[in-house]
Amino acid sequence: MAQKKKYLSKNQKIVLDIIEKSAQPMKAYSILFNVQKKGLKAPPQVYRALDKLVEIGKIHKIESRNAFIACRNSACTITNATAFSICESCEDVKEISSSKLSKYLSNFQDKEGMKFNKYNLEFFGLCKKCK
Amino acid sequence: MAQKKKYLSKNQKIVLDIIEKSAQPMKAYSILFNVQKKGLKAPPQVYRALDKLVEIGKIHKIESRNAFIACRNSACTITNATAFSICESCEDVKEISSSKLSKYLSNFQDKEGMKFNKYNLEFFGLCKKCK
DNA sequence: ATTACAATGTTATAATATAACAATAAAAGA
DNA sequence: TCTTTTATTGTTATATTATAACATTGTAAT
Ligand SMILES: [Zn+2]
Ligand SMILES: [Zn+2]
Ligand SMILES: [Zn+2]
Ligand SMILES: [Zn+2]
Repeated sequence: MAQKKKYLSKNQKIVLDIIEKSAQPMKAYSILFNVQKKGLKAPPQVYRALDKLVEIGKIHKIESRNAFIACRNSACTITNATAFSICESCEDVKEISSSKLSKYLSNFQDKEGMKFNKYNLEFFGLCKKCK
Repeated sequence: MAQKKKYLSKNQKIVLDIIEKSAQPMKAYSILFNVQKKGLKAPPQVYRALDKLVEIGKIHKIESRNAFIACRNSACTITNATAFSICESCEDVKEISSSKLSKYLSNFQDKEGMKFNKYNLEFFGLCKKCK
């Protein structure tokens, strides 16, 4: 299982480090710009690290923004089940960790009775500051 | 309000038409290719129509796939609240219309008590056929 | 040591999306 | 009507996001 991976490679560490230092999601080419001083010069080096970090749950992709955010929710590194709130004004993004929500969604069945253990939910609105 | 719009423009009709004829989500450049015989020659013509159609709820964007699907759920043309199931094997996508789910998510509050009336939820798994 | 697999470095290119501007068409107000 | 405003169109160019392909190097197990 991908989640069992213990050690990150050099490039994976560099990329994770910069994403973790950012309070907000970072775009791939912004990451690239920021890691060029550390020797990662080309897009594939960044995208490969991003792919792996997403795979092992260290970061998540905010699909509606094409951006990447560090995971702050230990539970979801195992589940592939993610939820975020996104402010449409200041673009502030927060990961939602609600066991009630994740239970509800993991147990949700569609009309054919199908269940899904993997999902991504993005909520949109205005954050406190912007309201 | 955008939802009150009654008539679509020529390009909007052309683009909607082709998306509605497709059982599955279509990518923008695939749409472009398909409408070139009808005179839409450049990406902005397609993207403008897509933007408007998304805005008025006639189509939805599947964010994780960068693709567009026609809305089959009259309720969500008003709500900006969408949910889909996506088969990770055959890429079959279905819009989920569950008033229970939409009520649950519209009433969901985050830790600061914030509510969101707009959201997008993408479930992933294997469809009946692929399981 | 040999073998397998993961990660790296590199160049080029594919795929997705928007900026900018001139021209037309449609809708609304006088 | 006519005139003003707004939405839509056509067009060229370019920005942004992401992957293909291939040679090389590092790592870990046998
Ligand atoms: Zn997480
Ligand atoms: Zn905000
Ligand atoms: Zn819909
Ligand atoms: Zn399937």
